[in-house]
Parts: sequence; C-alpha cells; structure tokens
Amino acid sequence: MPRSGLEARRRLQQAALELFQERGFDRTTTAEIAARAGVNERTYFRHFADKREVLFDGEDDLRASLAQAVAEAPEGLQPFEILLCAFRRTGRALEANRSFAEPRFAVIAATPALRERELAKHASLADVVAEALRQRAVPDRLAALAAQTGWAAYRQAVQAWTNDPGQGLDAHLAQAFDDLRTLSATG
Amino acid sequence: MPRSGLEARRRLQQAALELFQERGFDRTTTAEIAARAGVNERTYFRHFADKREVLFDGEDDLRASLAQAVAEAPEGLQPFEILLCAFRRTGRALEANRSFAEPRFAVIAATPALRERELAKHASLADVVAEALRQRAVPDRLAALAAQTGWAAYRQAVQAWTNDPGQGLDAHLAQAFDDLRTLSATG
DNA sequence: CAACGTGGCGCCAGTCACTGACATGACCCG
DNA sequence: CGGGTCATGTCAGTGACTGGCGCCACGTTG
Repeated sequence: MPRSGLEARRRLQQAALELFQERGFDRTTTAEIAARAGVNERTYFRHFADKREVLFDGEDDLRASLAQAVAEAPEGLQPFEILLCAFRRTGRALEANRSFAEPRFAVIAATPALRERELAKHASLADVVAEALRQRAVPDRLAALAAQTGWAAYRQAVQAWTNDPGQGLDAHLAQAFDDLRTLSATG
Repeated sequence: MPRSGLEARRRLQQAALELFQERGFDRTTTAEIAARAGVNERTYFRHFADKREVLFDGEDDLRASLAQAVAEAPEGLQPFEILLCAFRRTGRALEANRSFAEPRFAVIAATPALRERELAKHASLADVVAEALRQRAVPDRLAALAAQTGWAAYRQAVQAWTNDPGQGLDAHLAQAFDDLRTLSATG
C-alpha cells in the first residue's frame, strides 16, 4: 500500500468516470465507486468532499494557471485582449487533455446536478480572473464585468470547439471574442 | 383546509426563510421547516423538489416575464439595447419586492449550496433571454453571447443596487451597460 | 534496532435528504 | 347522495455524508 493516497485517489476518479458513463451519475452510488476502486466508501469521502467533486479535481491548479496567464499577458493590452491571450494559453491544456476531458464533459452535460456544480466552479474561476485583472490595474467594476463577459466568450468557444474540433480552440476563441466586439460595436 | 395547497406552500416558504435566517440553511432540517409550517415533512417534498428549491419559487413567472420583456422591447434596437430595456422592466418587480428579496439574498449569499442553485437558475434564465433574442432575429451565436453578457451586467447592477439602493436600479443598470460599452470600446 | 509518531484506511453507528406506496379525509361535480 | 379527485398523513426504505475509533504501514528518532 502506497504511503500517500494519490493512487487510491486516481483509481476513485477513474472508477467514478467509468460508472457514470455506464449507468449515469444518478444510478451510481458512492459505495459502488469505492468498490470498483478497491477502497472503502469512507475513503471516498476522505478524498472528495461529495459525490460530485470527484469530477472536478485539480481546481487549484486551474486557478493558479489562470491567474498566472492573466498576470503574464503582455503589457499595454486592453482587458479583453488580456483575456483572449490568457485563454489561448490555458486552453492548450484543454486541447492536450481532450481524450480525458471529452467523456467528462459528456457526463456533466447529461447530469443537471453536475452542471450545477460546474457553473459554481466556473463562477469561482471567473472570480480568479477578475482578481487577476485588478492586479493589472483594471478598475474594480470593470474587472468583474470583463471577467464574466470574457468567461462567457471562453465557454462559447469551448462549446464550439467540442462540436468542431477540427479548427482548433484558438480559432473558436478568436471567433467568440470577435462576436463580443461585434455586439458592442453595433449595440 | 383549503382545497388547493397554495396556503401550505406559502407557509412552507415563510417558515423556511425564517429558519434559514435564524439557524442557517445547514443547521435547519426539512422536518423542522415542515413542522413550523404545520405540515408533514412529506408534504414539503410534494411542494418543492428539494431543500433548496423553497427559496427559488416562481421561476416560471420570471421566465415568462423575461421572455415577454425582450419580445416587447421597441423595434430597431441592437441586442444590448434590447436587454437594457427588458431588464429595466423586469427589474421593477425586484424593486417592488425588495423587503422580501433582501433577506432571501442574504441567506443565499451565506450558503454555498444555495449560491450554486442560484447560478443554475441564472443560467437557465439567461438561456430564456437568448432564445427570446433569437426570436427577434438575432443570429444564433450572438444571441447566446449577448444574453450571457447582458445577464452579467444585470447581476452587476443588482449587486450595486443592493449596496446602494438610493439611486434606483435603473441608474445602476445604465452604469453596468455603460461599463460594457467601455470595455469593448477600449478593448 | 526498537520505540514512536503520523497518516491513510477500514469499520460502525448515526443523521438527514429524498422517494415510493398506500390510506384518509376534504372538496367538487353530477 | 355517491363517486372522483386532490392535498395530505403515515411508514418504510435508500443513499449521501459524518464522527469516532482502532489498525497498520511507513518514516523518524534515539
């Protein structure tokens, strides 16, 4: 038995994703996940705060990546340009993990409870982006609004990209941020 | 006993709000809510799908109001102008209900689980807005993006208004949509 | 090497959200 | 007045989640 629980943790994530695909989230019990991972149900809850969290691991890394990407965007850019730049960068990780992210997305999309959790995570990440913008001297109110708006564009791009992965995420990002400009230009 | 359960339903909502204020959401059981409302716990779940839903009633009305407000905005406006107009209108109901909405907001703000649910509701309402925009011949992708962006501005305005109700919601809405324009103009 | 601390885990009992099934009594309609 | 419908009460059950305890594998220290 490994000293650190990282092994069990990974097995739990794997088992959960498999079971959610096979039977759906609602028809899967935490006991079954634990059993497939070869651990006790109690151990499941030592690794993940609740049944949903098993699909949302690594959030801290994401937060850090986002904050860093925003912080390290070139000087002199306007808020949306900063965000486009940052999302291009963090999006690479997404493109690299597509084979893992895809079934995960499918399960989340099929389960209202998981969608709800995803929205909460996204809101939290948008807050990180807003804070990172403030660090770059974007005024308080504008930072929050830019972060949420930019995040909406980002999700739109990811959505378009999953439907049409051929073009690459960057192209869809450019498209989405262009739409943003269109909206404000005409309205 | 009244033929329709509307009476019990209202008592349940009242009892829930009170208890959530007194003890907090997590330290309140559905049995306690039902007891204070003078009904059986089972009846609680006949009226509300889960423990959180008791604070999110009337969503259907809101959806209808939003859709109508967007549909009835003057002709010839650009997407953001339509939304500003629609939010001005639906916002009046909010201003009228402030004494009820305020404690509700406080409870939600203090409870992560309720915030999560609120985000889900908001996402759903933004979808309604997007669909209403499409009905007005706004192109598909732009409609979704405009709805989400406009919704972010709306929330920002409501937030600012709760902190400073003196100015009226309309002023804050104007401010938020102006910020939106600023963002795109400079970026 | 031996004693010790620590951390991951199994186990058990308990609470609480939520559900399905059936019974009952109030109401409305013919 | 008889029958149907609807809100509710009652009860048993499932499953998510928690606290507490003890165990054992490991690393550390003397």
